[in-house]
Amino acid sequence: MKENKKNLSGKQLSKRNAIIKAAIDVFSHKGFHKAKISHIAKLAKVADGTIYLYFNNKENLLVSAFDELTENILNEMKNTINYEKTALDRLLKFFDLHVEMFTKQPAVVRFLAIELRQSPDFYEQHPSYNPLKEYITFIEKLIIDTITENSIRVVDPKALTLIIFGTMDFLLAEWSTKNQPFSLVEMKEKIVDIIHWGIRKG
Amino acid sequence: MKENKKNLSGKQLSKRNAIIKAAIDVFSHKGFHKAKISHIAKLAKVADGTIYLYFNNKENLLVSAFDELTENILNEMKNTINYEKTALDRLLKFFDLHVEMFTKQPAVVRFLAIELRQSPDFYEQHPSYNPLKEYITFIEKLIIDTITENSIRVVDPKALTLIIFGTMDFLLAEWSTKNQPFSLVEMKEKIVDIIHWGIRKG
Amino acid sequence: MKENKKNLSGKQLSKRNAIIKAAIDVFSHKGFHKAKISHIAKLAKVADGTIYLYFNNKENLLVSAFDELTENILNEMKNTINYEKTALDRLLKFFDLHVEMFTKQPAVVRFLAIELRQSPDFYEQHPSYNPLKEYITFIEKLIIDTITENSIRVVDPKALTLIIFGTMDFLLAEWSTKNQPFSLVEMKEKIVDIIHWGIRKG
Amino acid sequence: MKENKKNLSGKQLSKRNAIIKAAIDVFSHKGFHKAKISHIAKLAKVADGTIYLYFNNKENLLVSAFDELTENILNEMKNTINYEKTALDRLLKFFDLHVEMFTKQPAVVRFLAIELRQSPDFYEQHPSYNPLKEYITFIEKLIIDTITENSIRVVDPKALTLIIFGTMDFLLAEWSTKNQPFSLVEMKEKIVDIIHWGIRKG
DNA sequence: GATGAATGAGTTTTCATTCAT
DNA sequence: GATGAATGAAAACTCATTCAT
Repeated sequence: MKENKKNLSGKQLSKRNAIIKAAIDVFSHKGFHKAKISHIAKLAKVADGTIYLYFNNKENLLVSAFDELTENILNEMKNTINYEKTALDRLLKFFDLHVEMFTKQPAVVRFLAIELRQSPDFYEQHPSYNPLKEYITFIEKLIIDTITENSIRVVDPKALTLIIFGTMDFLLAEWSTKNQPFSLVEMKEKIVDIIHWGIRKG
Repeated sequence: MKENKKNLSGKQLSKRNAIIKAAIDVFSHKGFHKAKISHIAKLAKVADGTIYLYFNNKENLLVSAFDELTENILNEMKNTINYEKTALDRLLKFFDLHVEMFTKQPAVVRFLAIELRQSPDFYEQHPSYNPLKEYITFIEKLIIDTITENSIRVVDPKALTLIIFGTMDFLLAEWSTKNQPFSLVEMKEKIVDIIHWGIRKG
Repeated sequence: MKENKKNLSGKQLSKRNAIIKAAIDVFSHKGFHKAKISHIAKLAKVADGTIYLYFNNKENLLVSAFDELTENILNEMKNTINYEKTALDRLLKFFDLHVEMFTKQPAVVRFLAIELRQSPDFYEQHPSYNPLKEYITFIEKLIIDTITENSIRVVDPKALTLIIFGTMDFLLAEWSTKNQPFSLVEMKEKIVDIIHWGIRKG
Repeated sequence: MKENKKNLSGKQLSKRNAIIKAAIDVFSHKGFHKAKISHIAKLAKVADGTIYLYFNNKENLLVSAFDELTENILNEMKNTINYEKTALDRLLKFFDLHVEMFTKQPAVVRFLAIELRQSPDFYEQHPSYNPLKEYITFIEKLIIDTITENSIRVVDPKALTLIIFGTMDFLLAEWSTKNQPFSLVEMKEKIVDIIHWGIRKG
């Protein structure tokens, strides 16, 4: 049951989802170490022990929450940007969506911004754990498409990915930890302007 | 005595520095919560209790270490870039130095990457905690100078700061947590090329 | 229903027996406290809750299993030794059978060895719990018969019982916990020789 | 500190001894699993955490207590029986002392009788753990001496050891768990009579 | 001032038992 | 009657912090 969520009944699945949702909420406010299982259980309206029917331990709950969250977000984004015709539009739309989605769900942005940075020891012990890999891979693919369709000049896709993701990530972290000190949408547009200018065709 | 390091004798000062150095080392490897005071004490070759003669508590040690670290780094950088003649050169040099310095001191880059992101609760409990504030302010000032000297087009300094710092931060994080998967210097130059292009005069 | 197994249908009885059998197996490997109800249930191929339809709680399951086990063993032994003509032969045969039976069922000897020794608190809470009482009483009766028929000299039956049972118990415990470090049958015969010599007619 | 008690100061040593004493007391009354560390700590008048300065964990505390107890008892016995002239007298004296010592310290006999029987899994995981090994080896040596000095007939020393230790062990277990249902000293003499008779020279 | 032994609050996790289906 | 998901009480253990030496 813990290894696979496919075998769960509808009722169990909704219970599992309630736990994941509560976990994201608590982890994002408290951080992993200060988050208490009993707090998550209370929010999810289950007993403490119930969490252990669905997840092996606290760390596994964090990882599962992270994985499902990024998977869901990415799927939703992919669906939305497909309405754009050119690869460049899709890339720009992706930037918009990233900011928009996280504006609507502040807990989520906190969760991703804070918990992304685990201790180096954590990464050494879990070499395969790469929560944002798909997300970043997807950005890179968008960039390659944009170059291929000749909308922007030829740049190193990895370098551009680092700029785009790093900037978005830091933008949202600053905005949320400093209590929204600037207009997120305006700032985003100024950033896009600079980056876009940096990659436009000569 | 704990609030102020000015009254300390030479011997005490070197003890305090040993503790800070050990703290950065341990925090950067373990993260704040998994770091043990006893481990820091052992590395600094002092007794556990001695740490509490210099710092109020573990959190205070983290904040102090962070502050002194960024202050030192910043001072060193300021000295070095002053040899550059134009503001633009100083900005570009700053980027170079940031990457170079952290390549030489991997623990430091880890430390910044980890400790930069505390939980919202942490920020609420430490309203004055504003890590990197001076660092970021300095970047912003460099940018304003560069615009003023007319070396680049007029962009929002805050926006460009977010791009520069966010990208540098993520670049170093990816490079260190993924075990140096690319040449740091080459990647840096590709990134600088894109950003520079994005802000060059039309 | 829990107190009495007489009202059970055939199907229920076989389910109850499966639980008892599984309980002996698990208790004998894990000891009482480390044995899990869920493990016993799995072995018996019933649901965890089903066990509570037949037994009040874990402790009651232990006591019931113990009682039935010794009862069954004792009945079987009584039947077998009745073929012996003299009381002395029956006593000697009993010793043989004890060793033989437990060689064939190692789980059972472990079970007896472990469960025989509960903590004083356990005995205080279960004043009626007197494991092996019938078994030991039976040995004592055999001894009395043997004295009565004048096959051995007059000794205190209780004392001889302690020797016989204590020796058998420790012999089997040493043999099983130390991984059969000696030939059980040969050792048994050497022991019988000594004890027999100690009680033979002067 | 945990590996070696030789480096401890006098004060620490007395604290360690207080913990061991309290542990024997609590383990012997409650058994290992129902014994609470907090209870042992309270009895020893130390904080819960202090126990972990001297022992790695609960199991290690049990093993340490067991080892030191048997070592102390054995040493005391060796000293005392050395006043006896013949090996046979030493063997008989040993039997006396065993019963006498445990009569004076009921908690100790409960501890040895109950905790000796760990679960088979415990022995599998700790193959080297053989708490009574020295004790039993010593009995065997006494027996060999007795045979050598020609005081008793030639019997298998291992077989006689099993009889002597098994009987003593069970005698004391019955006596203590059944609330002293007979005179221990009288029963002991009846037992010695039988065993002695069984091994006397023909 | 420096030490490090001692403290004890705090939290994850297990598992016997229950009860809705 | 049978099931097994859910419950929640209970306890070992850790580690920041204190304070007697």
